Amino acid sequence: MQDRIINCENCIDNPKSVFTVLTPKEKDIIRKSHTCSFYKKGEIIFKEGDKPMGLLCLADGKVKIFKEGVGGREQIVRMAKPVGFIGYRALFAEEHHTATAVAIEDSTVCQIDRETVYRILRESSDLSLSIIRAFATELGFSNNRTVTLTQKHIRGRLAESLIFLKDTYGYEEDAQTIKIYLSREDVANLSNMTTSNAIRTLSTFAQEEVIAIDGRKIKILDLVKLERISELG
Amino acid sequence: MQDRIINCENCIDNPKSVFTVLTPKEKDIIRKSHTCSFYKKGEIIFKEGDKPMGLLCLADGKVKIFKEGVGGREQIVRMAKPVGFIGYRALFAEEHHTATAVAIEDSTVCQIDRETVYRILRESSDLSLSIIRAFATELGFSNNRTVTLTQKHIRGRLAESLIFLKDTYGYEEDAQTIKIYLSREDVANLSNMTTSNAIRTLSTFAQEEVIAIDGRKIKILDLVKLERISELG
DNA sequence: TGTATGAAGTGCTATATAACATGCAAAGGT
DNA sequence: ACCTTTGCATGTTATATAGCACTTCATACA
Repeated sequence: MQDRIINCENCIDNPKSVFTVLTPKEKDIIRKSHTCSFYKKGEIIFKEGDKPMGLLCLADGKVKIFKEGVGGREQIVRMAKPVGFIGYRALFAEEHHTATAVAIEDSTVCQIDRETVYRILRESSDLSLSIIRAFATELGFSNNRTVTLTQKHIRGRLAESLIFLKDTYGYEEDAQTIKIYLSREDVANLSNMTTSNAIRTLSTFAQEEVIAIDGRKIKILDLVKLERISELG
Repeated sequence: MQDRIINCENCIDNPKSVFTVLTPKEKDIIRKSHTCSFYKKGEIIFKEGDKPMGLLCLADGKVKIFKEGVGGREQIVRMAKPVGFIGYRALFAEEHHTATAVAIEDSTVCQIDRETVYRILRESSDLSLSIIRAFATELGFSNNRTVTLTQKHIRGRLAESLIFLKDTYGYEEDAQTIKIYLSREDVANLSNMTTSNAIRTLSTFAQEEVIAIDGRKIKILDLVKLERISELG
């Protein structure tokens, strides 16, 4: 991690950010008390057990958040995109981190210190409500995944993951290629399966012409079919 | 469901309630705009797809919240105890309910209407922060369960569920019997396994003298051993 | 050019667990 | 006291998927 001074207006002024509800005054307070850091692809942003020092906002890049389970097996619980928070769960629960965050691409992360966050939260009920809504949505997602990952069969789980990645990161210019390049291992860790099974099932999907694969590049050829596979379980 | 007029001070004044952070004035507002309902064991409080009409608080009784998965298979995502909220996720996410709530015992539920909830939230940053903290904790729990239910083996999953039930509802006076009486089916739906496997594995635990079973009554004889089974996966 | 390294892909086997069938006991209503 | 229903228990069978061993391929590096 390098502590570059980056002008990270992106987190604060981006219309997608929850900070849009803030007054210019409140935004200024944040602007004064935040630091930015740069992480190269593969670098750890925080680790399970670390104490959260502030609110992290992903200004640019892509980040996976995963938990280590039985025998060190990774389960990806969230994929972050700009502009979005990371590590905020532990901060607000007043716990140490219960998951690890790793940059999948080169990423810029800015941090607003704990005290400033709470100070703004006490002043802005709008921001509080936004965060409550964000948490409620995220919790719904997590509950959904619990059911999906435990009940759907391998094909259903993989199909759902591909749709999830498409929904989260969107398409490249060709309107087919999913705009994220994960290793087969990461795809497996996202879908609760072994790497072998991820490889095998991706190949099957490609044979069935539901998707096309070219290394880490995944094109969705038939979204309707993929959705059907996902729903069937 | 019967619409009795019950004096449901319990939700508001109970020291365990998040409402303790409110001023007497704010508590009065809630007192004036809430209604109480009584549900018999087995009755549905809300269903997947229903629109949340307010904030529900379980004043007395026990409630399971579950999602329907592949082939109508239930997955219990939460067990509520007094005094705690139910159905608040959908309310704050501004979605329809994504899970169903059923009373496991005769239960009293009071409802504070939507507008009042938001009115108080806008005034009380303390309450907002409490709710943010509650959500963050709940999300941590959910993420944890995702990993547990997908990665642990049957014995580990069941052991963890039993410990979870003990932690949530506590013991009877004998300091051994878990203070909730679930059907084998509910135990299975909590632990992501079939009813047969729940029965089988409970019997095995009883043979190993980790627990003792007498119908729906479950005694934890050796908590340390149970925790070890849970950790091993 | 040769070597090393890591990821992608394939086939086989072992196993955990779901699904099914059946029997028994207890609870609850008439 | 009877019948009916519901829950609990157990054994057998079928199947999905994890685990392992191995090959192929691409890229990096000396």
